[in-house]
Amino acid sequence: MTLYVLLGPTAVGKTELALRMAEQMGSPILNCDSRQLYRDLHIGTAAPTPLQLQRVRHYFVGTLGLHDYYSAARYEADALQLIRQLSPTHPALLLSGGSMLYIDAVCQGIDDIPTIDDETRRFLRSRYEADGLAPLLEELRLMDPEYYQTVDRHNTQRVIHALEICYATGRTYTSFRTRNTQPRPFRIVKIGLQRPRAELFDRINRRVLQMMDEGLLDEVRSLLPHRHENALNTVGYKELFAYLDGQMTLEEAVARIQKNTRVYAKKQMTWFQRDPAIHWFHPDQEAEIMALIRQK
RNA sequence: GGUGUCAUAGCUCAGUUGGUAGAGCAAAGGACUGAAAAUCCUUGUGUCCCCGGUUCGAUUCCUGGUGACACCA
Repeated sequence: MTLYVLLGPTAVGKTELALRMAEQMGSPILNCDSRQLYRDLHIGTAAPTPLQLQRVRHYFVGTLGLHDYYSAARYEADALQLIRQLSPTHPALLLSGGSMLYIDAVCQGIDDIPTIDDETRRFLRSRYEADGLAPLLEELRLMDPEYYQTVDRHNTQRVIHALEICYATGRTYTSFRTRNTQPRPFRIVKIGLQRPRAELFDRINRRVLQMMDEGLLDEVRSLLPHRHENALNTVGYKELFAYLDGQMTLEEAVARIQKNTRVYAKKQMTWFQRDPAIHWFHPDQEAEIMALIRQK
């Protein structure tokens, strides 16, 4: 079995090409987009439309509620289980999406680090809110000096997470971080989509305007009661919450969504550039891509 | 046509009592292992509109020009 991974920055044109590849391969689409996983985020995540969902069977689209806990490690487990289940009847499967960490989790594996219980989580969260990061950093220095040396000490999320591990397990965070690549019982072929930056940014800017036309503001308004869920800490949603709070005009909010989407795309490209295994194509090179998946 | 104000980074502007300049936004580069569309780090030399003058030295002061805006005809 070969797992084809279609990846690339947001708005590059993955969704449409994935449909045609899947049809050609006789594969369902295993979505690999950390936000399209959520049932209630449609317009703002450019999730596949009902029509597109009819064309090809999709997995991992709209499977989560906004309150559900999820992570790259869970995605790895879910995706591997599904691949195991489908591979006897499918010589090729298609995974498509732009969530870098999720892709790597499936292709290379992610270290087996325990999930933190709510109590520990709340404990450290409240300490951070009360006293700031400095005392927590000092504790990390004592509890996991090795990680303390390498961690970005301005990055609150990382510092707190490492401490959570120390508290919850009585072991250092470092001891869980083997960073080994896991062997997979299938071949992996990564296909990256790329466009010249001006072209990509133009598509992003236009897609955001199109989302507004499609009713993104109403979608966001309907999600207001859940605004503090992590799932809604997402480009397209957080900016419109700020608008609804009166913190900026609608025009400013839209411009910010465009900008933050561009920044996100750049972040994705930076990440993907490091991976020498990716075969890069312009989305218009469909014939070449189809030839590649036929030949392998 | 006259008078006045303005002209500085891609944009909006600040500033230099004369010693060639800095904010916000935009933009660029990077990190990344259970929140990842998250979180975090780094990056500002530009004919200071143009020609002259004064001066050791002008983006800054002065004459003239050009352009924008406002008011008056």
